[in-house]
Amino acid sequence: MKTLIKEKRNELHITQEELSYKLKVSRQTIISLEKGKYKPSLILAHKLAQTFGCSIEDLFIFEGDENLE
Amino acid sequence: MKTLIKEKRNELHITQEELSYKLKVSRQTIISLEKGKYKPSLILAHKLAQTFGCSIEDLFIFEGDENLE
DNA sequence: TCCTTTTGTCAAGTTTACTTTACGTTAATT
DNA sequence: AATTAACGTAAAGTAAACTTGACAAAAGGA
Repeated sequence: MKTLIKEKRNELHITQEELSYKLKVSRQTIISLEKGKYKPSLILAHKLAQTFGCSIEDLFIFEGDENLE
Repeated sequence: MKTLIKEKRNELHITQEELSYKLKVSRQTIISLEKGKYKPSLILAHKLAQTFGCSIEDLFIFEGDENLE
């Protein structure tokens, strides 16, 4: 799974700290998500998409290994 | 957060067991999700939406308490 | 009524998202 | 060169998603 969090955040010109404050998560969480260290919960994915004004499917690109069959 | 998993599953006329097999999760997971015991991971939400031929946002209804501000 | 399928409960364990703290690195500015 | 803002790493802990297994309650048809 690929994510566009970093790109979208840069488009808004906000820092990791500002984003983490807005979403009420730690800055470490933002760092880890941008680096692909782990995957966000559904709720956090939704908040991120909402912040960036896009859909969850726009923000996260699900690849083959996560598809069915 | 509300979910339409049970309704969508019934539309497809498949059992919890068939769905859990398709998604490679335990039947207990499906039960718990339908009953709202906990929220799915992003990947599982994606697989569910894919199975039902809809978007994540169509399958899960995010309510006020999960919105920003 | 009996049998089977489907749905549900309970509990204990594993994995992973997320937090917190503390410290190191990079890049821009003065 | 020194300071500061932004980004990154590492480690240890907590909370929640998910598993497994065993067993009980509904619901359906024969």
